[in-house]
Amino acid sequence: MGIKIYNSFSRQKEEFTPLERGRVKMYVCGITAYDRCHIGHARSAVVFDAVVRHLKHRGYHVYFIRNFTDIDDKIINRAKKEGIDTVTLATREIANFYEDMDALGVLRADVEPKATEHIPAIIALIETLIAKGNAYEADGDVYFSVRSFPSYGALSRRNLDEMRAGARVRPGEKKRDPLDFALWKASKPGEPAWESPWGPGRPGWHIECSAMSMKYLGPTLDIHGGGLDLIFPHHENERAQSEAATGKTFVRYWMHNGFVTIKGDKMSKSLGNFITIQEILEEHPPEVLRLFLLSKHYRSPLDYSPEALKETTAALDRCYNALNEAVHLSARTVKKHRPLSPELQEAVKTLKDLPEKFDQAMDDDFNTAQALGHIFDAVRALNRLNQQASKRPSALLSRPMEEGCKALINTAKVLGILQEEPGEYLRRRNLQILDAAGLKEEDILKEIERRNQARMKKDWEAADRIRANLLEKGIRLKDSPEGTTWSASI
RNA sequence: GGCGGCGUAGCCAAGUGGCUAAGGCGACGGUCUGCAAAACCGUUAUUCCCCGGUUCGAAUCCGGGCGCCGCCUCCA
Repeated sequence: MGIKIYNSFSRQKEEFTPLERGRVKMYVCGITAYDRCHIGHARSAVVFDAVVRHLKHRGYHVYFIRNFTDIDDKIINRAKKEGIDTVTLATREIANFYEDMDALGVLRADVEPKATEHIPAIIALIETLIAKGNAYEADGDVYFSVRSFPSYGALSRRNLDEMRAGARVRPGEKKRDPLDFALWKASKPGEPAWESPWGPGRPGWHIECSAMSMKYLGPTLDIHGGGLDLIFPHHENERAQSEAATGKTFVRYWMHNGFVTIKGDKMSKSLGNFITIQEILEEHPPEVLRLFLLSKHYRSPLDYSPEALKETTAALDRCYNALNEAVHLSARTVKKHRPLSPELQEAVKTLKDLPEKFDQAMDDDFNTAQALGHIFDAVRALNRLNQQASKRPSALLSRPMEEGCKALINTAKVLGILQEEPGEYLRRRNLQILDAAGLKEEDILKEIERRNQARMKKDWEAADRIRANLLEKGIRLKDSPEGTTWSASI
């Protein structure tokens, strides 16, 4: 069985077959560079990153484009407010975007085009649309004529007549039909402008994506992705422009990710209820955010709360603890060759079966939630081996443990988690929490030393008091034959 | 008003006609431990918002309610 993708256009899961065998042409709408990215942007980026990773893992050569909108009204307004020019603003926010995305481990796209660097291609596309009678010029603006494209509304399931009933031409607009949208906007004095056959102006929002995607991928893309809120008007308009210009199918599989909500409401700039990626990463390892974003199916809404992130942290810690234990235990030299019990053989099998089960889940419309279920099953299996290795060591355990770790890490790579060295991850995470709580490691180590001296004297009361005091600060102690270790929890 | 989505355990969340309704967090009991922690084992939904219907069989399909959310203006 191959990969199935839910196509927003048909509203069905479809068998995925790219236009060219083994090659996937993919385009995802990137950000408008005017402000820091919030978790909603992170979701879109991480979800499609997982899609790209899985397609590659399944052997496809993926040619992936993700654009930057670096000129539009929001950028102009924000730049004006800050007293800087639009180029400075967009450049700064693109740098911020990379800072966030690199931290999250989101792979770079093959091409990351900017609208302002593709003005000639945009102008050429608009000229084609005018020549074909799908667009018209009015006083330096150019509009796309919605009624010239019969299947307008097909993607977002909108009825033109019903929409027309509520629509109005706003003062200052020179549209023939209220639903027509701008391909080119004449610039007002002082605004950034490019020369065009219709006078100085700038591209409309939607046309850039059509021009850039077709420039790099040709008239027909396999996959076009973006947030659910882009279906209308952005993707509807992209589709109309592109297909009107080429007469060919623009996109074969439309994919849209659901929103991040907060207390049930959509997280958005306009509502002001957003949390930036930067804010999250100050307090959490990047993989925690990734795991959180992939813990629910990509098309469903995902509700953010600090508690939810805390749960995710606990879950990821569990994985890293298992790996860390396994790494240490499997490195020990053991002479005894105890045979593995049926239960342990079952655990070995669970680890062995992980890659296949994981891939099956991912093949089914990138069901990351189900795929994670298999990861956690494998983690439990690994812990079983760990437990045996620590209590009743056997030389026969080392290999299954090493291979189990490898399977787990390789499999999780598609989701971009479990990619850090386990010991390092745990140590860094603990120190991050410690730092946030204003504590110092050396103080904790001193307390541990003091407690161990009490323990040597079997003064359990004193020892337990020290441990309880630390626990109040979120520091948990763990005694083992190798000594006492600490971990911090939020 | 038009279009669309969702409602599964204390919380989060897979599953969309037929094996024991995945998994995570939490809680409780057990093993281990000086006691803990971590880990493992077990318990935590005889039932999937409610009411009808189709079917040999429904959480899953259909009809009707109730509740929540989104898009229809910029938004990932």
